[in-house]
Amino acid sequence: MDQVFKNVKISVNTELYLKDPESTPLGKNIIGQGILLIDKVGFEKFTFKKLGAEINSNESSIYRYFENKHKYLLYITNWFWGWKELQLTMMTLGINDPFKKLLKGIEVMAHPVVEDMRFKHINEVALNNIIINESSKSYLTKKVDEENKHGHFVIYKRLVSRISEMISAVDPGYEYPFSLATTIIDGSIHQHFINQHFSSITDQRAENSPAGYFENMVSNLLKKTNER
Amino acid sequence: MDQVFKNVKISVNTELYLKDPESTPLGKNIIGQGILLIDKVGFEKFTFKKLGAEINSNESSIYRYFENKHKYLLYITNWFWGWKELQLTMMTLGINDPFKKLLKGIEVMAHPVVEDMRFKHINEVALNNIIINESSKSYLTKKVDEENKHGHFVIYKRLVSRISEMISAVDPGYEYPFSLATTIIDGSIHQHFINQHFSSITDQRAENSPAGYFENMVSNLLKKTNER
DNA sequence: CAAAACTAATAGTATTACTATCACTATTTC
DNA sequence: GAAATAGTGATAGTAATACTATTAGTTTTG
Repeated sequence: MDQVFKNVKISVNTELYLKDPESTPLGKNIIGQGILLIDKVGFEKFTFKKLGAEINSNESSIYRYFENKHKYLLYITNWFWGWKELQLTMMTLGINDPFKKLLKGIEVMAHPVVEDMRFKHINEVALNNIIINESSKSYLTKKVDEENKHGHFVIYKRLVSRISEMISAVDPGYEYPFSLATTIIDGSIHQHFINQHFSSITDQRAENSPAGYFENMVSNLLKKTNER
Repeated sequence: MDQVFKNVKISVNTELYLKDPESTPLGKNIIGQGILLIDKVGFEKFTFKKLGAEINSNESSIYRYFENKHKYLLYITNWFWGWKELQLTMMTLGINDPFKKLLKGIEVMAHPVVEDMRFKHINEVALNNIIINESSKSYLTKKVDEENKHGHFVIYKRLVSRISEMISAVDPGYEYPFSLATTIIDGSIHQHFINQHFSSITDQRAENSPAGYFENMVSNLLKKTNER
C-alpha cells in the first residue's frame, strides 16, 4: 500500500489558481504558511500582505498564484476534501463487509486529524482547524450557485456521494442516504466546533471524537440487507 | 392561547445593541429593512451606509443602535432563535406524550418558515434565509469564546437544551441527547442549504422539508421508556 | 420654555483588496 | 554568448469599507 500511494498529489480544480502553487517552492510556501496564518488570525483578518511579510515575499507575488483570498480558501478546502477522500479510499480498500466499511468511513471522517508525512509543506492539523472554524465561509456566499457550476465544490460532493454509496451498500432500503452522509461529514465538523467552543451542550465523554455518536446512529438506522 | 401570546416581545441580550431597536420606529425600520437588505445582497456586501440609504436615514444614525454589523447579525440571529423557542413552547404546550412532543419539536425546527403576523416589522421568511445562508458567520469568528462568555449565544444553547430534554424524556437511556439535538437544529438548516444549492446530493422528494429524515432518525434511535 | 434627547449630514481615518508599473535576477533559447 | 522570457520583489495608487468625530437641526420632555 505505502509504495503505491507514496507520490500522490491531491489535484484541485485548475480554475482556483492562476499558477499551480504545487509547482514552485514559493507556491508551496504560500500554501504552507498561509494555512498557519489563517489558523492563527482567522480568515477575516488574513490578508495576502500579511502572508507576504510572513514568508519574506511580497503581496504582489501571491496575487500571481491566487486571484483573491476567497479562491485561496476554496483551494485549501478542496485540497482538504481531496486528502480525506484519499484516506477514505485507502482505509476502506480491503474491507469487504459493507457495514465494517461504513464504520471505517465514519472513523476517517470523525476522528481528529493527525499529521500526514507525505505532504511535508502542509500542516493537516492546522488545516483541519480551518475546516472546523472557517470552511463554511467558502460556500456561504451569494456566488455559491455560480461557483458550483464551475465545479468548485466537486470534491466535497463526490465525498458525500461515496459515503452515501457505503450507506446504501449496507441498507439499500434506507431512504435518506445522502442526508445521512452529509450529517456524518458536516456533523462531524460541527461537533468538533461545539466541543471546542460550546462545551455546555455536549455529551461529556473522554474521547474527543464524535465517531461513537455516528456509529451508534448508523447501527440503529440501517438494517443490514438480510434483516429487512 | 392567542390572547396570552399576543403581545409578546422577543428579548435579546442588551449587550448586543447600544439602543433598543424595538423602542423606536427608526429602530424597527433598521431591523426590518436590514433583514431584507442582508437577504438581498449577502452579509459581506451589507453596510450600514447602504441600509441608511435604503431607509432614508443615515449611516451615523444606525451606529447609534448597533456598534457594528457583526453585533447586528448577532442581534437578528438571537431574535430568530428566541422566536423559534417561542414557537416550540407554544406548539408543544398541550402534548403529554413525550414522543409526540419530540415529533412536534422536529416539525417546528425543520419545516420551512412561514410569516408570523405578530411581528409586523420582521419578515421571518427573509430572516430564515439569512439563518440558512449567513448565520454561521455569527459564531465562526476568533471571538467566539469571548462572546460566548458574554452570553451572546445563550438563546441558541437554551434551545438545544430544550430539544435535548425532549429527547431524554422519550429515552433517558440514549447516550447522545445533546449531539442529536444539534443534529436536528443545525442539520435542518444545513439540509435547507443543500436543497437550495447542492441538489445533486439530496434525497429527492417532493416535500421541501427535512422533517421526515429527522423523524425517521429519532424513531429508530430512541427506545421508548417501556421498550428498553 | 429650556434642556435634553434624537437624528441627519458631513468630513475624516486606517485598513482592505486589489491593479499597475518597473526593476532585478535566473533561466531558457536561438 | 546575447537576447528574450519568466518569475519575483518593491512601490505606488485606487475605490470601498468600517468606522469616529463633529456639528447642526428637530423633537420630546420636565
